[in-house]
Amino acid sequence: METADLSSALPTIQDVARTANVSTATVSRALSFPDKVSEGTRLRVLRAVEQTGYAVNQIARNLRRQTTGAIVVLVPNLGNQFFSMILAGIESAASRAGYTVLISDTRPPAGSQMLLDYVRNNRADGLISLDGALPPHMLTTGDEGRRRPVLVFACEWREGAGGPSVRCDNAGGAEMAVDHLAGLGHARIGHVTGPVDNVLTQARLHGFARAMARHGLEVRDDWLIGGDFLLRSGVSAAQAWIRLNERPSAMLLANDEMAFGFISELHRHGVDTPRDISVVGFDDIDMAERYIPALTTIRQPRREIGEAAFAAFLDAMNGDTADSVRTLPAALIVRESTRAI
Amino acid sequence: METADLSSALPTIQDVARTANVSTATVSRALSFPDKVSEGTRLRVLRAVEQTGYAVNQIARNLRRQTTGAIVVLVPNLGNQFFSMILAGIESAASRAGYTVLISDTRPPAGSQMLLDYVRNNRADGLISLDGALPPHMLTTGDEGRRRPVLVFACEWREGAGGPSVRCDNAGGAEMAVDHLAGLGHARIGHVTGPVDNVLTQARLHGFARAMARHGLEVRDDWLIGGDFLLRSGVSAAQAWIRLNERPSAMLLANDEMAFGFISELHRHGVDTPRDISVVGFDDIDMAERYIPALTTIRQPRREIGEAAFAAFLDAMNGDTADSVRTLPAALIVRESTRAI
DNA sequence: ATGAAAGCGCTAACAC
DNA sequence: GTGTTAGCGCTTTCAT
Repeated sequence: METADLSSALPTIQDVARTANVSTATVSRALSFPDKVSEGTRLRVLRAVEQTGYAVNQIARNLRRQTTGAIVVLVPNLGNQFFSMILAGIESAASRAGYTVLISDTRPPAGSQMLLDYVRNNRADGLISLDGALPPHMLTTGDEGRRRPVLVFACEWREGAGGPSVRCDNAGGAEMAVDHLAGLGHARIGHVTGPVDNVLTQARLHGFARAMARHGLEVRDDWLIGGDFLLRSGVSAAQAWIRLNERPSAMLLANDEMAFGFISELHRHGVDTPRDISVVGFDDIDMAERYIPALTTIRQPRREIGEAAFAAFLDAMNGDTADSVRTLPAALIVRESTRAI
Repeated sequence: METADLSSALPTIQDVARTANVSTATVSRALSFPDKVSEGTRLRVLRAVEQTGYAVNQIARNLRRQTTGAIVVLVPNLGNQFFSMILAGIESAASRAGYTVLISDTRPPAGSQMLLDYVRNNRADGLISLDGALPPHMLTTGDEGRRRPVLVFACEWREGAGGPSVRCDNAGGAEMAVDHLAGLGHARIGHVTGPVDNVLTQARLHGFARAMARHGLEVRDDWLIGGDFLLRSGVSAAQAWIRLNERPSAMLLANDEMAFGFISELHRHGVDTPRDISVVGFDDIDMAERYIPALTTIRQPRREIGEAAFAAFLDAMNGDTADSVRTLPAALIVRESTRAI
């Protein structure tokens, strides 16, 4: 009964082997491939594992197997609730497949660098990026024959980067928003965009412009206000809106967070939504339903995007080289922040 | 120039050694302890590293060093923006110290299990839990002589668990809220709590009761409404409030999210905040300033909590066994959701 | 200042 | 079905 293990060292496979009176190889097999070992041996090993309190040292296993069972997810902004829902989807699919999900915020100071090293060092098998603006060196073919890690883009992507990618129909979503507004009788419609270099900005702007054209409405430059997806840029956009000589009667904001900042700042200046202006957001984060007024918005199938992203990751791991782009449908959710003119 | 590496294998320290015409030991030293190696050798090694595109294989290094430079953070709910700010604090302190931060949501389905295994398997040096309700087996002295991993609690904690811990003054914060409300002339004050088994619930309730007593006000059982920190439980609380025969004129909600749900649902029933009721939240997440009405709340020093938590982790790693409890001050932020009766 | 060599804990051929 | 053995890539004595 005395295992003479009074040290603080963890038990190793050796300890188990000794206790069970078998070789380390057998212990390894008993744990990884139970059927490749006789009933009796298996039981003896399992008991020895109990006794010693053994747990596989994954580091050693990974060093040997050259695989990790871990996946890194790069998130542009953990503070945005939208992303946490995507994560939930990824995590549920990943845990079903026995994968561990490592999450990292790509904003400074940590930036993505350390987690990228994780992948480079084989501490993770690949990554899913929710950030389309990855440092370019991640996307090179790999210096000098190095294997390129599995990289899946979700939500955002990188133009021309190839590889698997999952997203919602951003242009289509923006079109729905405009259709809704136009249907309500709005003819003067503006748009607060995301950062200029963001792919979502371009996709949503494109859908916006296309729908406007379809309705014979003019896209005015001064009604296109630059934002950055953060609350405070919605505030700035409201200030810009107020300074306008001719004002749009309806605005599409490129995400919900900005919409909240926008509505809030207008409110402080006595401009009421939806009485004085109709506002549409994008994402449908939880708060959208509970803002005052409740926000009309474009819903992204967040959970599905997450799950599809992980599925794409698995495919890629299994050598499916296909540069598959999955586009999931967006949906218009009508609430109180929009009304007929 | 031709390194004959057309395979997909990553360059190893061997490749660098060969290229630089030194031993692997020297490469290792040149990289880890530059001054233990001659100028010329160092340069040669560095050049070889460039040429080969070598990066240390952390797995192998960890196996050898028996340490990882990674830390796991357990988050009860990534969807709550409050936690992402704590994370920002942890990450900035951690990256300064060369640590990688691994984040995991403790909610099902992934649960905390897989990441806990991370620690058990020496894939991470320890963990910071923002969740006080950890599975008990994490807190045992460790089966059979196994070393107990470093565990720091931040925000939440576990009663009687010992170990380092960082939090804000929850009771004091709740007291401030009551003082504010009482100062505004409110005598009928209710409280929407967190989950019954949560330590924050108890701490804040305690502060609430203490301040009420100080002001000679009655804590009525039917004015204590149970919540769970989620938006929708604020909605339920509002419905409960509406059903009350005698209603409080002011409510303290145990966090901001619930406050939003509460105000929103009251609004739908024609009850205006702050005209008909004053509401105070807790946390001061970004949205608090931009809700309509802007939310009076108790601010937690989120970034400091995160940074202090990592500092406590480092201390513990260095053997400072002290069961230190750091309590950071909370602050009342007065906005529009409260007003004199 | 540098090299040789012994592992860290595990797994996968390959024998038997 | 089980054991032997040779590493995975790195660091670190111990020599020189």
